[in-house]
Amino acid sequence: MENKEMKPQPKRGLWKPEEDLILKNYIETHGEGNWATVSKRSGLMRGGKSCRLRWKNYLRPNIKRGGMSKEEEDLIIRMHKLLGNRWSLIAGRLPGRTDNEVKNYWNTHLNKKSVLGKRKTIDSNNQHSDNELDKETLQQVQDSKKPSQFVHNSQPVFGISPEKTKTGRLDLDEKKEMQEVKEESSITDSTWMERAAQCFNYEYAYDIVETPLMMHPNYSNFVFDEEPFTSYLDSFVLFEAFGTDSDQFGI
DNA sequence: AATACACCCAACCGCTGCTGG
DNA sequence: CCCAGCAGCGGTTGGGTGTAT
Repeated sequence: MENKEMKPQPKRGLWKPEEDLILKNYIETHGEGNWATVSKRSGLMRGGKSCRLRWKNYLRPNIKRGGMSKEEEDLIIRMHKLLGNRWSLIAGRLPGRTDNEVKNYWNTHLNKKSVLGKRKTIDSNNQHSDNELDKETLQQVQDSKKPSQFVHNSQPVFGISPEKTKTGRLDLDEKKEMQEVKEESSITDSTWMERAAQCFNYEYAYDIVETPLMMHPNYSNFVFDEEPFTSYLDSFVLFEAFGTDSDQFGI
């Protein structure tokens, strides 16, 4: 029953404004680092971890608060398709947003949409009253949760809702984004290829790379309906980044 | 107005990886 | 190498708040 060490238990629970002020002042004076020391020297009776979290997620300068914009939401969805639950990585691409915030946002606003109508509605017969959250987003989220094999009636590596599926290749902005994120992550090339295609709603993983793949029999049903072959050149940078190992395409 | 239920999000927990002795 | 201490990460929890009945 009794505590042998009788160590003072660190304070827990919600932070009070005065505690925030103490921590903020301390960090601004002494800088970050060694959070165990911070908690002791600042006089806060909090654990080092708690101090670090409070600073990182709430007090740090340039923290953006308030609802996510449509652009941010889109980016989160795309990045989640690409990276999975790598919240810190995703947050790294959203200036002013923290991993915790992105994770919470995903779990509440985005992930939950895949389970239709959890919250009670005014009219249970009217599915639309739940929320005018766009069905497009819902579809994206649902798609992202499905394993790759959920599309069995066609060849694509990842299934995307047919009406949204694109063929052809990533545009320059898409390629730039993909490259940047790839550099930050340690995802294997093959996984990357598949997710990259899914991320931008391309029907085939190989859409984002080079021409030799098109010769593979598995992909013989591929049709360019949007872009001519000359666009291969646009893909060159991305292709180079991934290397040329055919293994990576699961062939 | 009271109650129950659902939602949101800050904070905590436990694990992993890194670093220095 | 091994170990301890720390930072960082993702998963989970629980209390406050909003909404429906």
